[in-house]
Amino acid sequence: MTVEELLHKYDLKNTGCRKFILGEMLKSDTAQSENELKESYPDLFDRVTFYRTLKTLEERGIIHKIVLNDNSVKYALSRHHHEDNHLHSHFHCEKCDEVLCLRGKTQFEAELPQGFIMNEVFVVIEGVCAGCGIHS
Amino acid sequence: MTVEELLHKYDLKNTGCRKFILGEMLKSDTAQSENELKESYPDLFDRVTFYRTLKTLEERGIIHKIVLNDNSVKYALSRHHHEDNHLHSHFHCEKCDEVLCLRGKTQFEAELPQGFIMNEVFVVIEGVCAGCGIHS
DNA sequence: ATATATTTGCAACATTATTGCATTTGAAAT
DNA sequence: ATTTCAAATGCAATAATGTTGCAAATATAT
Repeated sequence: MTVEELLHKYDLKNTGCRKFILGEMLKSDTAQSENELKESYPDLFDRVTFYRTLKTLEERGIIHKIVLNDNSVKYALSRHHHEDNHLHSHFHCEKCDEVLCLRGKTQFEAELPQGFIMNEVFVVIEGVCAGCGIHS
Repeated sequence: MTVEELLHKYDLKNTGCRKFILGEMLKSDTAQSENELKESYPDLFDRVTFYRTLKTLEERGIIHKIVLNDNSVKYALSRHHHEDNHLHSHFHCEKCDEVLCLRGKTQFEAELPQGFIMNEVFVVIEGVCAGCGIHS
């Protein structure tokens, strides 16, 4: 699916910043931070526009935000509209800083206190990825 | 154990900011943000001192940091020096914003790609706590 | 009581994120 | 093609959060 089709499907206008962000995300199979997304064209769009666009895309569920334990934030396409399991798992490599989505590959169970309701679960696994493990 | 004993045990000087932060944490059974900790005495210590103190206490393992999905940060005492299982689970109430430590009450399994090494797992469950569920 | 490494406060700065408002633009209707 | 208008963008200002360097104050070992 092209970026234009994707935006049309979600009833969003086909604007420059949206096309750029989604284009960059489609090119990568890992999650990217604001600065990583901007790398090739740092000043193509105003920072405010970038924030607002990320927020819009997130609200529509086209992308999702991953907050890591060091407070840094990355974004990735949500490629899973069918299986809506409320469990969001990501792997964060401590060496190269890459973040990988792990959906479908993790299982989680919790015994909550009486009366507590669980809506969503966010999991971040910190570790070392295969590439960094070899080269160390 | 008193705050003074705790600090001595960890080979840290018995200073004002440390005593204050640990004192506030001992009073509460939920995790607290910088602003929540400071609530009763907002200007008792400089902000920089507060940050540095939190960092020191965290490095020594006396407290731990919880980063929520909205980028906010809370801190809580690490009351679990014996069971060192690398799984850090917390519940975050969407209504009252309280954060509860859930250690020992959660189970997690992940099937990582070949060659990946898992070091630590951070879990944040978003939901509604018992108190907020009743009063809604 | 003294010595000294550590802690603290202050000033400055960096990064990340938000708000209001005027201008521009996508795309629907004519 | 042109018009229209809500939506998107850029700019300026501001807020919140976190860091660094350095001088002054202080905890504690001697």
